[in-house]
Amino acid sequence: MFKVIKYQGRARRGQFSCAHGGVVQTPVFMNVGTQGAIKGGVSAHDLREIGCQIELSNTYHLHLRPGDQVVRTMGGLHQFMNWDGPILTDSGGFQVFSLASLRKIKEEGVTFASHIDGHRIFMGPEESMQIQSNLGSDIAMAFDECVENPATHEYAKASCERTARWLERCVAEHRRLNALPDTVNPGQMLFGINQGATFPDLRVWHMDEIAKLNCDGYAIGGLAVGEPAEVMYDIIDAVEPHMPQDKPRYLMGVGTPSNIIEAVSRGVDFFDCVMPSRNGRHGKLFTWEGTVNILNRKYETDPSPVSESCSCPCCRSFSKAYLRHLFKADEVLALRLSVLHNLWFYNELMQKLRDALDAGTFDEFRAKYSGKLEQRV
RNA sequence: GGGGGAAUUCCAGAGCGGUCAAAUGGGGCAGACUGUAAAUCUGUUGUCUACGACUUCGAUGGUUCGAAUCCAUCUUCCCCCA
Repeated sequence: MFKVIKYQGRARRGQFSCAHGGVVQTPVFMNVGTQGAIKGGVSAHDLREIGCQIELSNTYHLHLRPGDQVVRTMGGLHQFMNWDGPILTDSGGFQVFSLASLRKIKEEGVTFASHIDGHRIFMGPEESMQIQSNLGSDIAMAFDECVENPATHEYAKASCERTARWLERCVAEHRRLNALPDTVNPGQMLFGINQGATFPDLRVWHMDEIAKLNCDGYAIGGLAVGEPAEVMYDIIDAVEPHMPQDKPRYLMGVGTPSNIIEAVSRGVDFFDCVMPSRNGRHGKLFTWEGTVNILNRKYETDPSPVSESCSCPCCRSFSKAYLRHLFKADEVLALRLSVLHNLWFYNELMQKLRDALDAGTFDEFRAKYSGKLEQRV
């Protein structure tokens, strides 16, 4: 269930709820735990503390390890990782892109050589739906092909036409699985994914096609794969008018704080990105004052927290000098604290966006922060 | 006391007459990261008035057109025998 509470321009303040329980306030950032854990030593317990509303995991990775049947046996992903909030599972479509050298695409689906041991695995729309059903996530993503950038119009057209056909198969299989008496999460929703590379005509055609299938939500995929941010914004501008108003919109894999602010201004409700966790592990920390590279020598004896204006578990207790030392000394605590900090920041960013939308001050918020949060302190 | 070995750029450690400002690690410094094959990857790391020049390979003195590389002496460390 999704409803828009308020519009400011095209920006939307909404509420989303799923059968499993829990209301998600949008715009929202989904914290990425690909393998059922946030990389860097962050557990579901920590997610609650840092204000995460919804978690994202991955079909391909959990299918390989520990295996979706194992997760099903353990009661589904919620119980397995002890997270009772909403979970969205990505379909494996991104791995068609990221593991390009290890896969082969056909009409039926994609054959991967496992990145772990090389064994062949086949994943098509039906398999992806089955795996996500076993995982018992609240939102399943359609199996798509995330096309690399740059792509030719010819390839992008053939690919998004196939992705459209795949969606029909996803919808049918998803409906069948949800109706089974022993299905893990009978209320599981399905989001369709728009593709079409950087070609507005393909994007619009594809969006119109998949909108007919009446999915529970729609995502824009295949962006932030190397194209300039302006191109990404142009694509959102082109596609957004063709997305159902009463369904959540999810911009997959995006992005920087400014990307998110800009996408919210264009009517996007859901986001996810590896950036806060990955950059955190690499010592790059987001703050309201700009980004901090904690590895820099200038912080060697800096007694202040990463950000004076942050109340995260790291900033509450530790100095920049200490965090830098932990990194230099290869202590895992460095990763954990940094990831907690960055995720805290992202969740707080979304909270402030929602507050601004509630207060009708989104434009001011955007003017104040867009394009500025990535600058170095 | 006798015999043997070694000293290389921040560290470890290659090099054994020219193609050596000197491999490779590590450390240092900086950068990248957008539905996670990422606790990863990339650049850089003698000095300068910098597409060239200058000073380096324990010290000093030699041999040679040319030495981190060969010789002599010295210094320091390590090993073995007494």
